[in-house]
Amino acid sequence: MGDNFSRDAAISDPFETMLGFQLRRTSVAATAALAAELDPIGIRPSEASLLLLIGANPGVTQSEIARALRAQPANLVPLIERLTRANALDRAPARGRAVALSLSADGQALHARVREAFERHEARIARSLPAKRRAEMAAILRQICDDACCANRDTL
Amino acid sequence: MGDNFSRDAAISDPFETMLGFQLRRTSVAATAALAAELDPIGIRPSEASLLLLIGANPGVTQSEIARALRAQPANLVPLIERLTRANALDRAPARGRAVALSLSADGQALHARVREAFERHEARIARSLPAKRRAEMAAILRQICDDACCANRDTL
DNA sequence: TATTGTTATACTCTATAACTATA
DNA sequence: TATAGTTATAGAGTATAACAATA
Repeated sequence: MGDNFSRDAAISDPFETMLGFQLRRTSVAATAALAAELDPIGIRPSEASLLLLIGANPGVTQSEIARALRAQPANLVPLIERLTRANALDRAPARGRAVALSLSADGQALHARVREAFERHEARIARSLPAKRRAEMAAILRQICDDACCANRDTL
Repeated sequence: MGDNFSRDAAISDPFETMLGFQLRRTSVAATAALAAELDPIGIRPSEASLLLLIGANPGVTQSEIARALRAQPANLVPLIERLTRANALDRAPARGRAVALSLSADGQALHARVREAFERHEARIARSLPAKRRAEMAAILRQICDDACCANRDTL
């Protein structure tokens, strides 16, 4: 550092104004930060999201979760298995083959810790954003997501 | 559809205002849409980004690329190998072990098609965003990314 | 027969450690 | 010895097809 030649800061960045690229890069960095925040709790981002969703919707079933998270049902299986093995979930029979999921006592304790981790994480993400802008930003992201999802549906 | 009961739209969404979650979900959807856009060209998003960067910076080296894209140098190897196998790249010796990469004639043709695909993709992403807001949005995302990256560095 | 859950599998992207090659 | 590149490998997340179980 300190010399004024042979820096590669001179590289031109074709992605500077590309929303798609910035979106992906930012999402990767944010997910890594969340994973680091959750690491001491022994839970991964995908499992933590599942836990938050079940905590907010006691009695929810796997197919409802899949629709809410826009995840493939098949991919929920190992996540639920891990949470079950941590004694975080209660299962109750529901209609058909469905199982109503809710948090056990252990699960609620875990849920509280996960919520705190998410709050710290959100605070760090949002710190460069005026408080008034945050809801607006989230709404824009949802809109972009829906647009992109429609595009993906057209592909099928 | 059409009945007014037993919908699961009643599920409460704890992620509605969480920027981190919306960021990730949107990024996943956008990346899938980009992949679909690039599919007819026979190139994947990561390879396409590499191609755009080399096109914008003829003579760039792998380590410069890695810093610019915030990628691990090791992960560039298979991408460059695929582009090389498609005759898209010219290699010229540079200082030390470094190799200066630039686009071959085939690479420039591919580059043109990839740019068009990215433009269509960006247009779709940005269509729900007033034109004036786009640069601002990209800047906010870069800022959030830098904040999150700092957090990740603290972890090490 | 439609819905729910599950198994198996593959693909993309990212991360790390350990190695080689070059100045 | 520092920098550039490479190999091998592991992990997280996502996607699909095919299957079993239940009403």
